[in-house]
Amino acid sequence: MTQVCADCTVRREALCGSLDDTELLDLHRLGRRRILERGETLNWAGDGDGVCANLLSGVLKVSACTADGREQIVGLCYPADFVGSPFVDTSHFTVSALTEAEVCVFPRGAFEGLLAVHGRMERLLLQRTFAALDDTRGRLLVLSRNTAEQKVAGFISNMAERARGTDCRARADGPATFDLPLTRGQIADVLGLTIETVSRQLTRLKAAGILALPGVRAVTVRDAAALRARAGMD
Amino acid sequence: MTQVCADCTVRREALCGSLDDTELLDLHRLGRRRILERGETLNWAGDGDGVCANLLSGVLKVSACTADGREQIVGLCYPADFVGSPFVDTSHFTVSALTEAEVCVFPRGAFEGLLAVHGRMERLLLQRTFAALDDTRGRLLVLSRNTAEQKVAGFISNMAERARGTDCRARADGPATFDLPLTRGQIADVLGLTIETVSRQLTRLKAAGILALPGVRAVTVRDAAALRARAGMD
DNA sequence: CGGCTGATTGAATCGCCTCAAAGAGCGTGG
DNA sequence: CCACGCTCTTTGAGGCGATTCAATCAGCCG
Repeated sequence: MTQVCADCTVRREALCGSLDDTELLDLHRLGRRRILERGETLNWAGDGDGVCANLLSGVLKVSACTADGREQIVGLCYPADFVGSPFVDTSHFTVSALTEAEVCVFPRGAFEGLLAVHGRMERLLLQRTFAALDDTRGRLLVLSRNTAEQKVAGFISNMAERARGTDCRARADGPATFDLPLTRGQIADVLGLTIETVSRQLTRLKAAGILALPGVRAVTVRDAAALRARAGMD
Repeated sequence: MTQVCADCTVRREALCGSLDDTELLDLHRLGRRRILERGETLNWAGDGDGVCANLLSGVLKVSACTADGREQIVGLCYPADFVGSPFVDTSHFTVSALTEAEVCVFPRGAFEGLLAVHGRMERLLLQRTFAALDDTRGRLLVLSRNTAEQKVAGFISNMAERARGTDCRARADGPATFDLPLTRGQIADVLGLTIETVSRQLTRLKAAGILALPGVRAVTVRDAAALRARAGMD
């Protein structure tokens, strides 16, 4: 009994954290673990009923496309995040893996049924959905009003902040090095820019001594305060 | 008993529609009707605990500001919509009235308590929040990837569609005239453009014979299909 | 009638995109 | 081991679209 989901790395932080061991059985019966390769898609826009899932490891993107095929990433998902749109008949967004990822997948209908039974989980999902809405609204402001420099500086600043939480080798305010889980092109798709503009802005931040780029994926923040200032975060 | 909220014009469509008459008493005890003047603010960004409300009539905007004071409208609210962010400690957005409006206001804490008791209402709110998230994500795509012409054409198209629902004098596909509840400047704030650009695009659509602008607030859609085409909606 | 707010139109600038070429990193296969 | 092809990145040159700045115009109210 207590073995159920015992090996789950995000049990505490995920939605399931609201369930006790007996309740967890319900969920466990419905869920299936699944590994996603880098680039693999979990859910296509336009699909009849999308899946619901908890992200165990890796990073996912939620994206939409214009009629002429350009992409916009409208959300990123990190471990313990909930993924999917319950109650939405045909999903408008595509969910795919930016890195290799592991998810715990539930059929949408069954998951909805579970929500009705487990009030605490529904409550937690409601809170998270409001948080996601707030986050997306904030991103709306950034995308429409910020310059390319502000967007890139803000993005790196956020990613550094997130990396500090995950990775404890960088403590306090000292220079922190971390690997971006996104390519330049994917960063461009998040920020509503082009690859070239992202690259140019990173080069500028490096030239200003604010960043170092030791590898193609690695970033070192040498001056977090200056970075935040360039992001217009003050 | 059955008199409670009997005069509410949006009783059916709003969140309260999920409650029966006895349950409604709980809500009714907590709620207060309030009239908002055009331009008046219901809730400031940064406020300790924001209010929750149902919109009875009029149009509200949800907006954010950059550090240097430029505004971005991140959402619009129409009658029967729910307004506010339960579970969010300090609200990040300002809610104000674009037109004269009437709202049914609840203290945040009390409203949260009510959600816990009335599961159907919580469920309905969850569904609406997911819908709002989807909508906001869609807007993210538009703001970051569409041209000024696509944005303006799409906006007018959407507003015309909404007006057709409210106002039945325009039937079928014939030319439909309606009043915009927003000034040019407010449209610019929704679309992430400037007043001048919005004005120029409207002039272009008028010159192309797609729109007529009989008054400063009034719009007539002469060719809905062409409008949709310019919005990149095909 | 002036004073106000909001809308329109024009001219010039600037930021980002587009197009293009070259360089870096990396796995594969000879 | 090196050559090759592939993807991703960097850098440059030029163009276009939206902004900025500025002036005029329309509607409304005191």
